[in-house]
Amino acid sequence: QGWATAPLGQLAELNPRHLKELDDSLPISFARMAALSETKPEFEGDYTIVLFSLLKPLKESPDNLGKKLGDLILKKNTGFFSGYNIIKGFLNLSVKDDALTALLQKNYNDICFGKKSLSHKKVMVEYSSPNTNKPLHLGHLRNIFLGWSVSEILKANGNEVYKSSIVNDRGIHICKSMIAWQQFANGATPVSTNTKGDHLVGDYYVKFNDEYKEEVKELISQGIEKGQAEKEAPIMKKTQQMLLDWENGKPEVMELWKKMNGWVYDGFDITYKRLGADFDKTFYESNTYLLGKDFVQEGLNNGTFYTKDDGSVWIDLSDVGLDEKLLLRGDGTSVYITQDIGLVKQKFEEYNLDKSIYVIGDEQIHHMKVLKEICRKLGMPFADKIIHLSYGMVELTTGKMKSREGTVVDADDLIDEMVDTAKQHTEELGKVKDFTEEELKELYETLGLGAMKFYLLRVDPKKRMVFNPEESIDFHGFTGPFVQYTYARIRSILRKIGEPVSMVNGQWSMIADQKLFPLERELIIFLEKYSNVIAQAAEELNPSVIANYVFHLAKTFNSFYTEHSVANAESEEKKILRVHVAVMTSTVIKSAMQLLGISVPERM
RNA sequence: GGCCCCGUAGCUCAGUGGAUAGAGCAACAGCCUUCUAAGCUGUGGGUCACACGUUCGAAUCGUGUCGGGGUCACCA
Repeated sequence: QGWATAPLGQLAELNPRHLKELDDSLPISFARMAALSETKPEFEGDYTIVLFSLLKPLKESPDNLGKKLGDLILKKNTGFFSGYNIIKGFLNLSVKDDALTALLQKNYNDICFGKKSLSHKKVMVEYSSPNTNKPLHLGHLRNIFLGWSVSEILKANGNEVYKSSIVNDRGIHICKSMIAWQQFANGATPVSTNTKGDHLVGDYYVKFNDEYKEEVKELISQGIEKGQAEKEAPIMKKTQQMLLDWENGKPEVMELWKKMNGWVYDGFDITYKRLGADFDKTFYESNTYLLGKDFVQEGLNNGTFYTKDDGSVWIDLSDVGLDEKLLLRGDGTSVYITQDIGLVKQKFEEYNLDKSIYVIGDEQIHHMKVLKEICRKLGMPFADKIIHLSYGMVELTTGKMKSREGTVVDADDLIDEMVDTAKQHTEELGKVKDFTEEELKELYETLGLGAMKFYLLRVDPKKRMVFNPEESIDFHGFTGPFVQYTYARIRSILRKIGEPVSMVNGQWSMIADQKLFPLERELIIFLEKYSNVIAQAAEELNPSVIANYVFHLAKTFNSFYTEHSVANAESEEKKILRVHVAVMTSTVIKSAMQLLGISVPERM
C-alpha cells in the first residue's frame, strides 16, 4: 500500500527534502510539506499539489516539476490516480472512478460499522457552572452546548472524558435572593406560585436589587453621601449578616439556603434534561471554598508567597507580565482564586487527569492565566495541563445583556420560542399529519433545539457573536433543520426501496466499474474527509468545524438529490451505488449532528 | 494608561501563506404529473478598516494608525 493509494488523510503533505530524490526511491514518506488539498471546482481534477514552495529547493520550473511529479505519481500509484494537469504552478490530480468506488467501500465499512481511534487520555471538561441565584440565560446556552459538544468530540477521538460543573452556591449574591424572599415572598414556593424554582429565586434576586436601589435613594435624600448610603442600606446590612450566619452554620439560615437552592436545582434539572446536558461530576462551591488554604502555607514556606503588614498573603507575578495577586485576605478568608487552586489539585489527583478543560467566557482569560501561573510557581506538575477554552460573549443587536436592565434572553423562554417556531413551520408545511401527539411533540423539540444548538455552535467559539432577538432563529439555509431535513429525505428514500443489509463483496464488484458523475465523485471525496474533520475539531476544541462540514455535506447531497434519482436510477448498478452513497451520507450526518448534541428525525 | 482579542458583501458568519475571496439571510428571476420545495438553479452585491513592509505570491505574516470590545478587585 503506497501513499498514492491512500486517501487524502494520509497524503496530507509532501516534503521537498525527499522530493530531491525524484525517482523510484520516492515512496510513502515524501509526504510532509507541500499541502495536498482538494481541487477547486472550477478546475479539472480532485486533489491538488501546490508546486511553488518546492520550486526553489529543487531548482525546477513549475512545468518541469509538475510533469516529473505527475508522471511519478501515476507510475508509483497502484491505480488511484488516472491523470493530471498543470496550471500555473498547480498540479491537479484526477482520481479513477473505480478507485473512488473502492474508497467509498472502505469508508463505508469504517464509518457505518464503526472504527475508532483510541488515544485514551483522561480529560475533564468543566462547563455550565451556574450561580444559584438566577436562571440560565443565552450565554449559558453557548457555554453548555460548547462544553457538551467538545466533550463528545474528544470522546469520538478516543479520550476518556469526564463532564463536570462547579456550582456557585454560596456567597453574598445567594444571600441577596434569600433575604428578599424572606422579606417579600410571604412563604411563596414554586408549587404555590406554579413557577419554575430557578425563576422564582431569580425573581427575588431582582427584587433585592430594586429594594436596595430604593433604600439607597432614600438615604441619599436624607443627606447621606452615596458611598456611605450603599453600605448603610438596611437590606444590604441584613444580607451581610446572613452571610456571616451562613458561614457560622446558623440552622435557620442553612435550612433556608438548602430549601431555596433545592428549588433552583429542580429548575436547572428540567432545563438540562431538555437540552440533553449531563454531568459526570458536580462540584459545589460550598464544599470547595475552603480548599486551597493549605497551599498558602506551602507557598509561604518556600518563599513563593509573601505577607503584607495587615496579614494578607500575595504572590508577585510581575516577572511573567502579570501583577501582584492577593491570595488570602487580612482576616484569613480566601478569595476566588485560592479556591480555584484547591479545586484544580483535587481534580487532577482524584481523576488522574491528562488534561483539564475549563469552558469559561473570555472575560476570564486573565484570571485563568494567573491561575495557571500560580500553579506553575507552586511547582504543580499539572500546571500546563490546564486549558481555558474561552468563548466570546453572545451580544444582542441592542447591546450587551444586562440582568439589571432586563435585557437578558432567558434560556427557557428561548427554548420555548424555538420549539414553538418549529411547530408553526411544521404545521404550515403539513407533511406529518399522521403523527401522534407524542411524536409531534418530540419532533418540535428535535427541530427547535436543533436550530438553536446549530446556531450557537456553527460560529468559532473564540469569537464574539451577535444574536438578534427580534428575528427568530432561521430554519432555512445554514441551519440545523436544513441538515435534519436532508437526513429525513434520505431516510425516506431508504424506507421506500429498502436499506442494504450489508455490503457483500459481490455487490461491490458489481458496481466497481461505473463511470461516476461529478456530484457522485464530489460526495464520495467529501465523505472521505469526515474522520479528519473530527480530528481537527478535537485538536482545535472547535465544534464549528463539524457544523460547517455537515452543512456542506448536506448541501452537496441536496444538489445530488435533485440531479440524480436513487430509487429510479438509470441502471441497477447506479441504484446500488447511490443507495450506498445515501446511506453513508445519512450515517455521517447523524454522527456529526450527534457530536453537536443534535438529534435527527426520520421524518419531518 | 499597560496587556489581550476583534475589524471580510446591507446583516450573520467561513476562509489564517496559494488559482477569479466564499456561504446563509435579505433582494430579484426561474424549477414541484417523477425518491419530502424546511429543497434546487441562476442574477446582482467586496478598496478583506487604513498605510507601509516581508514574499514568486498576503484577507492570512510583521510594524504603525484608526475604530470596537475585554481585562488589569481584599467581586464571583
